[in-house]
Amino acid sequence: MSNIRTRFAPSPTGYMHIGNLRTALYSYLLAKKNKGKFILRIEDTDQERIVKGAIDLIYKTLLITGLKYDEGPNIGGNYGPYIQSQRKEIYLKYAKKLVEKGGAYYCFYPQEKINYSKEELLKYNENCKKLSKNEIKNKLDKGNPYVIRQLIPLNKDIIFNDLVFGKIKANTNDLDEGVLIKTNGFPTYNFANVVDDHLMKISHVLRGAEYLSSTPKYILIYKSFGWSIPKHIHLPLILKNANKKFSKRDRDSSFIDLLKQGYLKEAIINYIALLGWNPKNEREIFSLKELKTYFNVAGIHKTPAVFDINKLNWINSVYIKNLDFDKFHKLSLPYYQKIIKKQNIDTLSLSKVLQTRINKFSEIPEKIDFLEKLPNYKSKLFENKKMKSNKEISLRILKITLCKIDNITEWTEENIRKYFFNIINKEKLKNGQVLWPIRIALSGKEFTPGGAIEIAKILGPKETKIRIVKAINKLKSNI
RNA sequence: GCCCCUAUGGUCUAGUGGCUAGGGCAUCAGGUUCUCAGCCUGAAGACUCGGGUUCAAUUCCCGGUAGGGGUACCA
Repeated sequence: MSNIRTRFAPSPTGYMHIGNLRTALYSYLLAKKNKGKFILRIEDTDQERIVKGAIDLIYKTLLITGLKYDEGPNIGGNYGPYIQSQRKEIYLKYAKKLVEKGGAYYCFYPQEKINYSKEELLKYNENCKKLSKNEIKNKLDKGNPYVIRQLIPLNKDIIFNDLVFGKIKANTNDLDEGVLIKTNGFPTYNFANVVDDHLMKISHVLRGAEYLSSTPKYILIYKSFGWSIPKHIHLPLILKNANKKFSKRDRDSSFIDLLKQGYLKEAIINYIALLGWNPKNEREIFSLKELKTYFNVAGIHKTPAVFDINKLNWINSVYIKNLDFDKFHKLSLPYYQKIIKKQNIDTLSLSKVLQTRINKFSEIPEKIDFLEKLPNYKSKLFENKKMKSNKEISLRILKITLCKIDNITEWTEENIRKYFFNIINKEKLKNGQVLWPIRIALSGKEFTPGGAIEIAKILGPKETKIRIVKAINKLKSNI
């Protein structure tokens, strides 16, 4: 297929949540897979709902994720996105054309908002339709406020084929004659999306399934204009809770927030790609580049998906493990700041220990808090049946360890290992009987990332000695 | 209320008119390791219900139920 053109058309009304992002991703992938064009269109026709900063969030998200749009109006030599509020006149022009073609009608209201009941409104609208051309012209000339409403024929079946949901049938009797142009001259989504998709030669419309039931109305508009109808691809919704009880709030996991929580953008993209699409094989890890070749519409399904943080964690951990060590270290560094201020630790060794142990970067501080400050642990921690460790052995081992620790001339992992294993061999003890008490002495915690050797290396000789001394005192006084 | 859509383990999903219904995450157990993580092995866990059609339905049809969406001068 050639000449594929897709668009991502968000409203700048708040956060860019993962449902939005996924629509952008799929639209991008479909275009790029076919060497087509991907377009960004900001749908800001409801000026009241615009949220400050929301547009920037959209740009930022697309920039970070690498979903680059291909064309748009010329802005100082560069192209920008299409922005509907800047195209206001275009929609009005086409709406008037639609009136001429019999697909819409003027309706004049005494004021902007009216409190009619639904029945009264319908009656009122029927009267609008009866207005003669002259009456309409007079009112328009007088500057009476008006809207343009869609004219919907009676009892006709509208059928279209959605590429995901299949054949969708609707009867026009169930369709409302919605407002196309508001009193303030702005179009509604219901009109602007049709005009723009046509003008921008969009071949495939990808959008959330919440538009499925209003699509027949759009089909009617295309037909009234005599325009060709793009292919429709409606995407299942993403829910965000386990027990399926759905609430609006559960829908807004924002991309930027996930980044802040320490998820990698590649992992987020990979995860949401899988949330509603599958490659028909058992592969789960895809880069954006790989998605471009493997993505296809046939793999999109229709059932809503629950956002599963566990799976994201897992995918993120896979990406973290696959990171070049240097990259991982660089990304981890900010999370060490608090500790670096108080302890002179070996951060490279720390990163080495952490890379296989975190799902996301924000887990780092709690995992390494013991480095900053030795917790106030109980000597009971030295007792461990499985390790065959008890307070007595621990005290003896720690004394021995402290005794000749200054013989380690160069504080390398290898030298520390040699030193500790020397003790193990000399004392004819199990590894754990020596290494367990040392690790406890150095960390004060039952579980730590890395073992005694790694932690000693990270802490450095001075702090290692201090902590062993503390442990010895603790054991002596049995607290 | 009316209209539309959907229904495979907790979750993401594959799949089929006849198979022990496959995989990932999560959970649990065992192994490895100085703890944890990792890695390896294993376990538990699903076709929404009722009626058809059929020799045979998780799969096809109808209905119920449940969930979701729409029903705005929001998108």
